Amino acid sequence: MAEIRKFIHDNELKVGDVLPSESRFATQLGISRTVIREALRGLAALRILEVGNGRRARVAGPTAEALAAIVEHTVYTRQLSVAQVQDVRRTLEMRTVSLAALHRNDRQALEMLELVAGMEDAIERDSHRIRDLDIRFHELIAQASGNPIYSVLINSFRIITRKTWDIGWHARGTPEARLENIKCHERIARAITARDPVRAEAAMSEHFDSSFMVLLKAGVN
Amino acid sequence: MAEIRKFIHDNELKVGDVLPSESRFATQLGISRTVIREALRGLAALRILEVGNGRRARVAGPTAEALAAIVEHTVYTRQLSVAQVQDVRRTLEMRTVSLAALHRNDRQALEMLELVAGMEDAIERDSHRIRDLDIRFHELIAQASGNPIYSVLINSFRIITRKTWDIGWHARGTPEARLENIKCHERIARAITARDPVRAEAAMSEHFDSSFMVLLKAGVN
DNA sequence: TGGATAAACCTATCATACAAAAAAGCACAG
DNA sequence: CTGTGCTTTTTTGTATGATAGGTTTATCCA
Repeated sequence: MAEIRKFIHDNELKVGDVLPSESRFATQLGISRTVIREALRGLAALRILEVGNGRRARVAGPTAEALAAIVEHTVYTRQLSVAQVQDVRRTLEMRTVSLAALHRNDRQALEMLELVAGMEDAIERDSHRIRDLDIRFHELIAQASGNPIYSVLINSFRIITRKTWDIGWHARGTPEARLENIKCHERIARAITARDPVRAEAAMSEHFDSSFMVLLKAGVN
Repeated sequence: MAEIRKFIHDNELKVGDVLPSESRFATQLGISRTVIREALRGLAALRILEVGNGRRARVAGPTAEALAAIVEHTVYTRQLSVAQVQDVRRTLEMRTVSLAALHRNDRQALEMLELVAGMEDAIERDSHRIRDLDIRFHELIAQASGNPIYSVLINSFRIITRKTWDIGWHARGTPEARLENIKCHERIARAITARDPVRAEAAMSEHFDSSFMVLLKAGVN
């Protein structure tokens, strides 16, 4: 694995660039195809490479899935609580919302407001659609921060906490509670649009506090 | 890989527990040993499993190395700056130092103060020793936070920024600048010992500001 | 020139074999 | 009964060869 990573760096391969075939690599390094394959598999598990039947291995762009697997395993082995996972998410998103307010472009601000409008539109009708819009909303904030590391980290945590989203939504039993949740998203979007990091952080803080209280009442540990 | 992870969860395996042998897994799932091996390799790359010649695969505890590889690849492919990596580190450590001030136990507080004393002792003599103590210092803060996710995240970032540590240290040319850096650590340690999260955050903020300025002057992009 | 077809290439999986390391079993002395 | 050292067994690591199935490239013809 180290040899392959060295090869990528030495040849300055970019995302999408192809690597030599397994056979060529094997003969070049003087080892069997078996060993190369397992190394490629390892790098593919880390999403550093992308492999597929018939096609040569390619350099992959960063994705959240590998990270999610690691964090999920950490949560599993250490028996961590939802609150501990949410704490990390909160820490990361409090920063990204602030950065987003400073670095957002007009297209991103527009999409945030559209997403909120879409959520209001789908209220009491399609919880799955709201969930997708919610996920996209937070992902967009991370993107707007301008630091891709946050995107990867936050998306990985979102994969883990996906299960608790439904609990949170259904625990907000009344239409008023659900609308209030969406209004909270709107405040975040407006603060980012207004390039006001302080207000954005305050709204995001409120959002996480609310979610935490809801999950607590729902008995999620 | 999904099947193996399912096996771990279904049988509630803990860290250190052994999995069935490759052959048994293969016959049980009706596939060849090759496929099982590559799946095990993938999970080993994520540090979810630990494999070794002659010994059966074991469930591994969370380590930072796999995460570091992912983040390093993200930095490489997106050509991110040191400032962007430091921003994430700062975000995480500002939270852990606050949590550490609230959750630390006496042994941890004592070790922090001892580490600072050790750094003062080694000043102008052994930069490698100071680096090790520095790394241990930040690791200890993450541990004292009580949330293992922070430990894993922060350690992985430390692996990546290890190269810039030496630059930062040597850029602090005068003994005064170096002592001031150590004194900053001392302020952090004392604030944590005093269970004062606000002061701890302030000291940590100062620490990161100082490091950022030093790296900036040293021309690190 | 464009598109269909064939060839070459490559990965996915399987089976088998053997080396190397670890684990388990076992005999034996104390 | 216990611990120690040796032997056997188990298990993983690596290599090789083969086949199926997918992708890319080359070729040919209208």
